[in-house]
Amino acid sequence: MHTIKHIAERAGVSTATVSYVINNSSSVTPEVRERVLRIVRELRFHPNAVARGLRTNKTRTIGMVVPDITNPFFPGLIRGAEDVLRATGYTLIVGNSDSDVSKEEEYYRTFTGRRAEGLLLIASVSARSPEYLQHHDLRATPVVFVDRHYRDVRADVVSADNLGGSFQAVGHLLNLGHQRIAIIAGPLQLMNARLRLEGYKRALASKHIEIEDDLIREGRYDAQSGFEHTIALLDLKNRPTAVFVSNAPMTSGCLRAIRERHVRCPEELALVSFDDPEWFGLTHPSVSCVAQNPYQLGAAAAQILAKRIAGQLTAPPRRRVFKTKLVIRESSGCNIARAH
Amino acid sequence: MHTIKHIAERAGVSTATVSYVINNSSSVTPEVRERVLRIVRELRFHPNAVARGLRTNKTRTIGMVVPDITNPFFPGLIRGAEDVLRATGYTLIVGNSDSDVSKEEEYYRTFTGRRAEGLLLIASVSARSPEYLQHHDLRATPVVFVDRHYRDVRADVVSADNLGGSFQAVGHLLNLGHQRIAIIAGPLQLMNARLRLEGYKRALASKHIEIEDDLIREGRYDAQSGFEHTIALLDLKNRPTAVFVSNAPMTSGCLRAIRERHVRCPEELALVSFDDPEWFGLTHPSVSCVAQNPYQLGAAAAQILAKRIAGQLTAPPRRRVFKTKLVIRESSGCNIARAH
DNA sequence: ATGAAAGCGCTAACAG
DNA sequence: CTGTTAGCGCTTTCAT
Repeated sequence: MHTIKHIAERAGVSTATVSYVINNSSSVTPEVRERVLRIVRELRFHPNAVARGLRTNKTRTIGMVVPDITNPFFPGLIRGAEDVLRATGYTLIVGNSDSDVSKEEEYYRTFTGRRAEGLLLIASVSARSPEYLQHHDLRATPVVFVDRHYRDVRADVVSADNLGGSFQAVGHLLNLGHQRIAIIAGPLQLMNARLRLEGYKRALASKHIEIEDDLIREGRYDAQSGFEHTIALLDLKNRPTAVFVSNAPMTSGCLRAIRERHVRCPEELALVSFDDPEWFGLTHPSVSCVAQNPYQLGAAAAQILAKRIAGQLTAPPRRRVFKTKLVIRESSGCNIARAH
Repeated sequence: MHTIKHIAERAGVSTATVSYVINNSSSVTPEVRERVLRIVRELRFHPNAVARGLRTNKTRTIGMVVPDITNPFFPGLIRGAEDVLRATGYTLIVGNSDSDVSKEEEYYRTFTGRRAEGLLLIASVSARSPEYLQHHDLRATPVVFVDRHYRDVRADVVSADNLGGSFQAVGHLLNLGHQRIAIIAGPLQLMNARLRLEGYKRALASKHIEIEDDLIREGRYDAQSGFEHTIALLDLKNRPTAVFVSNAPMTSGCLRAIRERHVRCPEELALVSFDDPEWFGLTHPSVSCVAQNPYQLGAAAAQILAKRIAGQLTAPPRRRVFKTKLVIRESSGCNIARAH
């Protein structure tokens, strides 16, 4: 592997000059410049980013912690962030926390140890930020939370309108005449799960419908818990006529339960989900849902982070909330969808 | 941000001693050791991995280029690789190439510039390796190909049995009595797409069925091309009675076409797919397929790469092929599945 | 057992 | 316009 020194020797100039040329950081005579560049090409020289990072204290690296890349919501987020960061010259490093704070911290250490210039975080727990973050210097290394945040950290937040979205979803079921509507919520220590539950409650309250504890189930945002809670709901003496499921993996479990129990959907149990993976249009019945745009969220978060790092954004951190969209398909039993 | 120097001053020792302590690289008196560690904790010192990387020439970084993290096959691969690499102390950096060689090269440059110690590559084009790889020093920075490889690069390859898998899939359709079986293949410059096509051809040949060019369609591995080619097949005067679709996104497009055209599946058109995303069990009809285990592939590739880097594996590179599994559901129209 | 010092590859004053 | 030089934070010989 060649160094700037080899190039300098072959070109008969100093290492400084080579540096000037490859960085365009100082004017250099055209002839010298050409000579240097020729050698650079001949030797296929590519500057050592590690040395550069040490010297300039700019690693052009962003760290991102997501719960689990295997859940199709997150790749969209990552892609959005990656695409804007790449265009800005940054490299994105991603780690999976499995929503486990200790893994989250582990990746935090890895990223800060590598002197990432900024962090994109999807929080694991909501109650309060973990110890490690309380010692984090937000001005030295800006943080933008995506999708889920810690309320006590004064950092930018980008998310979909979780509360409004679930209000929309449950409102849709209410408009169709349902009175006994259940919710399979996410883990309630997660901010977005709480907000989705709150939207559910407010929608019911808006129609003066009493909240029944039996109809509120706390899942783990995975398929298995979606399956189990659906079974539990179907086993209730006084079954709900509709259910709002808080994310896509739980909906996959819910559909499996509906199949296994031979329950007719939407006739016996109507279903609306949060999130809109591609396959929601292909199931039987196809799944009505409230869609958020993960790519957009990731891109927006990256944009804000890049500006914070560049010092182009010095205003106090704020929350940016993106509208959700109600997508009506078959599972909610809406006439409009049936008409198709 | 503190440095080893700060720690040394406060502890009244030299920077060398601090280094010995945090690396356990030389014996240090217990008292001194404790004093240093106390300061390290008090100041929350975390060594600068960039400086360390420059000095030791070990960055503990692996670069991985995948086509598109948004295709659910790849997150599994990444997760498998990440989990084993993390356990080995490596950090994984991932980039999306969109199967575009120039983006692939861009990430290659980024990763080598950052002095990644090894590379996990999912090749974009098969015919011949791109220019940049031909100048790559495989001994300096080992490469393991996953899923798709370049035939002219002497590196390890980990993949599912693409040929055998599609032979299995098409064989299943043949056993069900189908004679006119179409294939929606992937881009034929990709190694795995070719192998899957080859498996199709051999399966037909094994039953002495003639290959019809009309029934071989080359898609782009995305939903849209799966949709278009299905429509084209349905528009044939002499329709196939079954189709083998080479990956999951194209199958999603295929199902959409089947719905829109109100074709009964499997009665009018039986379907078997390659890959097995979770939602294949939830569609109508549920999708029969040949499953590969992406997590396993990623983990195996990472294992091999780690050994190559550590110098524990010096045997000539070899191909490791993992068995696929036929998963019979409704779309193939098999009696066994119907019986459920 | 510990410290002095060199140096990884690069950038950035500063001088000329 | 170009070269000299210091030094980013760390590891690692080599002394002591």
